[in-house]
Amino acid sequence: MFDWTAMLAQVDPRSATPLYAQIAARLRVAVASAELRPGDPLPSVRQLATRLRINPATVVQAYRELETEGFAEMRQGAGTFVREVASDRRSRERARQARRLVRELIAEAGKLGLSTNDLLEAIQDELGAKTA
Amino acid sequence: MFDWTAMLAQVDPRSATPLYAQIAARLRVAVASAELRPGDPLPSVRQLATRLRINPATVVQAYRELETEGFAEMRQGAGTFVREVASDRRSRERARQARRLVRELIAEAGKLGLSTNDLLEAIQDELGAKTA
DNA sequence: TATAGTGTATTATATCACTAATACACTAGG
DNA sequence: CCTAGTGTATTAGTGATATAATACACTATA
Repeated sequence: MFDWTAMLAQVDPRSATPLYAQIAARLRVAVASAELRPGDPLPSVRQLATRLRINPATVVQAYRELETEGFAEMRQGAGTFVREVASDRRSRERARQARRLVRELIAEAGKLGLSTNDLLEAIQDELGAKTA
Repeated sequence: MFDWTAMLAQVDPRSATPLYAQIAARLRVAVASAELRPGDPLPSVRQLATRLRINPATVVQAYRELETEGFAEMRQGAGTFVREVASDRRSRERARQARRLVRELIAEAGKLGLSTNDLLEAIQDELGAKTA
């Protein structure tokens, strides 16, 4: 199950991150962590929009992003549903994708002139990792 | 000293982050890491705009942001100069920027459905940090 | 003191992301 | 079949960003 009520408190219109991105991010994680299972219906575009007091089109944008990424499927006239994810292929690519992101992090830090140590300390703060 | 030539290659108009923000971020860290020292002149608004092939107003916006934050001082008729910044604040600024990058990393990882552990392993590979 | 080089200010235009509003098209269930 | 409830599509408003064109005010220095 998924606690839709809790989501209401989490989505913040004043945040710098777009509403649609906040919604998509939350649901993406919900799918990844099996809070939402394949075949589960997402709330209708209008339902969620009404609950969040935002525009339906914004919810559509969130759902469309999830569909593009393969997390959900929008069926006209029926609704939007959680999709079965090809977990085999995804898990095989995880390490590779993670390394790519970390390399980008290092590149960005380099552009800004941040030292490796600056990064490691930030990682420790944000990810709670003990670094040596 | 500061390698202004290298900065030309780093500022990217196609990036999602605004040009003025890219410029300000780079110079902010340059001050924070003492690449640029108090009293050092920044390039004139027109000079930097010409070199970066962008509009002078965009450079002004970057400089003004730096001035608001206390990293630089704009003197009409004279130029823009690096301001004296306390060392503890410089280190705090580096930490702040590093945390910002790490948060972006985490957000991107979330989009891809990567776990914290996936990230930590990649960090260990790429940065040689021992993670627990 | 001339003047070239600074920052300052204003107005206008264009583009893009985000959100909104409002019709339209389809599907499922009675 | 019908209709309430879906997603779809189009158009528009808003704000941030960037560019552009000018004019102005100040400073350093030859």
